[in-house]
Amino acid sequence: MVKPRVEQIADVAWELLDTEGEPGLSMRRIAAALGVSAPSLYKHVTCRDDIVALVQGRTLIEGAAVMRRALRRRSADPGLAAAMAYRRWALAHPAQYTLTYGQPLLRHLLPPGLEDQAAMVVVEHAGGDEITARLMFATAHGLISLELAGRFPDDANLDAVWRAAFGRAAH
Amino acid sequence: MVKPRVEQIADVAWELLDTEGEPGLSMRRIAAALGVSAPSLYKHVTCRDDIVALVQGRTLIEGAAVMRRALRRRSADPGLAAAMAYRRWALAHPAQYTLTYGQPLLRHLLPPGLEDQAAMVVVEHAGGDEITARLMFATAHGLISLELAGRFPDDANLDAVWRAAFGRAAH
DNA sequence: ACCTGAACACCGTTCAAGT
DNA sequence: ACCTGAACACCGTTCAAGT
Repeated sequence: MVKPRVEQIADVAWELLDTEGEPGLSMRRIAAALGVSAPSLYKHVTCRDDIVALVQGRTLIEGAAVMRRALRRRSADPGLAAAMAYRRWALAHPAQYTLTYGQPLLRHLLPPGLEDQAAMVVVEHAGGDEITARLMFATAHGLISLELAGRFPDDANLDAVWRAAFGRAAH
Repeated sequence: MVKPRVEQIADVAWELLDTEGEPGLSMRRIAAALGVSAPSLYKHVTCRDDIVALVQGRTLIEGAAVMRRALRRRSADPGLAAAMAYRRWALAHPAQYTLTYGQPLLRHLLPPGLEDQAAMVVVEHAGGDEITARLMFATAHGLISLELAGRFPDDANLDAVWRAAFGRAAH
């Protein structure tokens, strides 16, 4: 009833990103956290990118789930609520977010269909309009990545920016 | 009449990013391109971050200049023209763009006022409305970084998305 | 003032060898 | 089937030594 090693590796990788940030995702550190030597990881994973892809997959799935849950809560302004929930979740996992959106997706290492499935939430909420969906996705991503990079002044009213972008009144 | 070494370093760094991408920005490669050993760079620069900051500074200034030039051309839709010119320029220098916007700005190593001066173009074009300026900036950044990361399907009509975001009709 | 080679602590990855 | 230590080619950076 023990988890397969690949899943243990993914778990440890996710935790190391939470605690140590991006440098935590090294073969040697993951191995050390598992009480094993670095080369032995290669029995369960063909290279470091496999591990990056595992993290990217989890990030895509969790992010979509966060939005879906927020939409289901049916608040006064569900779109804004979903955007805000997604923002809060991304800020809580900066290293994972950056690893997933700040560099190319390792598509060939991802379970097929996973990317489309994660994108579905946004497209559905945009009523099937792909242009609107892509614009909403890009706007949220831009705001999050700039906030993560500390790119806005400390006194910037980012809530107001998010409301302007995603609030009911914005359309 | 030779350039100071720091400027030579910045020039070489910029070129290496154009030709080799992000891995090109290594102390050893910059040194080799200058025909010198890596340790000797430390006579002109205190650490690698100094070089990153030099590139970030150039990126901020050039990006702002690109927008300003496009706005001055006074086309039918100057806002859209400026956004498109900025997009085209960013896609032509992906490594520099990522180095400047994909990670924290090294503010303490940047000439004071440079960041604000570069941001001014957008704020001016937004008529001084900071919320709108930040939203436009984030939207453009989000679209560019997702496009650079190959995140949109090949058949995505990105021009239409940019028009929806920045076209005259969008307001 | 400017440069050098050797060295240190890190990477990802390979490989022969052990159980 | 799974793990090991040693090694290789890379990093950024330090330092004693040379001109």
